[in-house]
Amino acid sequence: MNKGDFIPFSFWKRHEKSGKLVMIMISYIQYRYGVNQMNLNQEIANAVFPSVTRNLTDLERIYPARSLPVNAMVTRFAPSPTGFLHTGSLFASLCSWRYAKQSGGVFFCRLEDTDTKREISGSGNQVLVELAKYGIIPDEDFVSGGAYGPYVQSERKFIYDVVIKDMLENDLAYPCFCTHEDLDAMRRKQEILKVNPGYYGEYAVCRLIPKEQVLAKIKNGDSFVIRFKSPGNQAHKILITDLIRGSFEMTENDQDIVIMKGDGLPTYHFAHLVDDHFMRSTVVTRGEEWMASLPIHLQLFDAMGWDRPKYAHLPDIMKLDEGTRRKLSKRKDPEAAVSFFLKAGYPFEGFLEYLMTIANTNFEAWRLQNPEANIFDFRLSFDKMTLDGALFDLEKVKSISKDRLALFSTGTITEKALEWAKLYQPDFASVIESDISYFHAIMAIERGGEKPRKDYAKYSDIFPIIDFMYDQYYDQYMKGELPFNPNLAKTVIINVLNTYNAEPSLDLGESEWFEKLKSMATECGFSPSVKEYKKNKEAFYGHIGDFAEIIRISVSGKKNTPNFYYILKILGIEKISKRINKTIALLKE
RNA sequence: GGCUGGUUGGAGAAACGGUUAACUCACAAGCCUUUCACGCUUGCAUUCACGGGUUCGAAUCCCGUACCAGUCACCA
Repeated sequence: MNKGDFIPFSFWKRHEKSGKLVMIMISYIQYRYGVNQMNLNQEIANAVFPSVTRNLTDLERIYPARSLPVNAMVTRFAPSPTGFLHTGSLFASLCSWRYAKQSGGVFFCRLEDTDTKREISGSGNQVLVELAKYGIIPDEDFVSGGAYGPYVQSERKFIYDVVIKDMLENDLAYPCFCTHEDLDAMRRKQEILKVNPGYYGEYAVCRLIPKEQVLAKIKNGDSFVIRFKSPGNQAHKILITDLIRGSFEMTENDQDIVIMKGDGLPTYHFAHLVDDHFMRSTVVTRGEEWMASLPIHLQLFDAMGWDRPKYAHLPDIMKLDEGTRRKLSKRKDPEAAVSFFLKAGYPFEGFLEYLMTIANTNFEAWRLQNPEANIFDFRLSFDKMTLDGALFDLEKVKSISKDRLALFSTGTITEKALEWAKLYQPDFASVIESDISYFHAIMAIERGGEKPRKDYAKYSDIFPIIDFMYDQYYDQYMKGELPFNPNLAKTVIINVLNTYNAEPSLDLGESEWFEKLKSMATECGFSPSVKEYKKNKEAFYGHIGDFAEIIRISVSGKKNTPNFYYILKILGIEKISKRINKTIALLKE
């Protein structure tokens, strides 16, 4: 007999009915020898995790509940490092981030890198960089850290181990020694018998191995995984509540799912349980492909006696492919990668705006009412979210982007276009930087006011439209065939050019200038009015439009330009004259 | 195959049992216009996947069918 025999021994145990942790006080003797099975569970747990000393209570202390306002949501984005940011992931993180922020809560980002086979190194950071470009900056993440870290799953093993050890001790989990071959054989057998496939009930063979044998196998070094001992029954239905989809019934989970893989890392299901509990997520936003495993997740939370988080299963972004809809695929669809939009220069504001129209069906109506309001003044709601995956519509992205770009001030678009060009089109960037006020003047053309120009849907659209404003690019156009109307004699064209060159009249206001242009047209045998010309085509070489076209081609090398008057004003008389003379020389060759 | 979710025009969608099914994008025609872009006007679902039922009345409620999507791993 020793002293310890009489000292009360206390420990935490889950209450069988309520699932809550309760403190049990028993004598050491009782604890050590009284309950034989418990003793064996303890020994198995110790054999599996000989170096784990912390317990659940320690973890609860290390990761305490967050002190936040009552309705504040804690949401998260949990990408796997298997490539660059997916358009669907941007959508998901936009939603999660907004839900957290608009409720005064926390949005964090955790890297789910437990599948070491599929990992692409470096892609995790890339995701954060691209999110940041859209203004989505997590409060806590795997680069900046936070109080609930580590934010990389492979670094959280010490946490998972504590929980699994606890589960082994409490007979909530057990080691499974089945090999892949065993499992394949079992599946084939189940297929023949036409029963549900999987590891459950009578098929959960390792569940029935006597504990003494289990212990022996572990000590022997046999390889194993840890499975959750599901208390579920296929015959039971459970009620599921999803913030977006509402309530519906599902079959209770009866599968003894793997929670720890052979490599010692957790599976998704288990990592979700542990991470979202100890990181204190309140709302789990994730793709709808997870809906089917919800019974597993709820069961896991219940088994641990932990509060269930709320769930919001977001719709996927779809694509029409040969008549059927399917998820945007990174391999097949360039628009599935966010980098595609970055490279093409779609304004962030426009793209986010498009994503918002998918996120909440009433967003477009709100935008119509509040055309210039900040996009984040709009409050996202769960019940205005579409249930079916929306087909991705690039045309709509363009249209929305045009609207947003048209509303930018000249200073803003100048700055953003330069920022984009520096990254993706250095030639363009150096052109802008060669004379920033010149570029600024070009961007100012018909900007602001009631009906701003909508020439550009993306930054990459700008340069092809205005490149002729720069001599080196203008010269390129002059090397090719000029698109003059072939029905006009060269002498007529030269006459038009000489006439205008003699009197560019740019000191006049726009309408006076245009009147002047009309009188020059008349002088050269062109009708000043299109209607007039249509009545009597034989009397003229063409109309005022044809007249202006000749000068436009000469000065720009192309048939279309933004407002011609402003183009001419920005170019200046000297440059215009030079260009016209050059055209005449070319025509005379 | 089992289970779960979904189905309104080319796309996103509104509609909460009550006359001719909003709105945005796309498309088409016309107007405006020195070009382009913008803008304006008009057109674009005789019908809400299909079949049946309830009702004075159905896209809306009920039943059945079809189709689409997700899921059923030591992947997330």
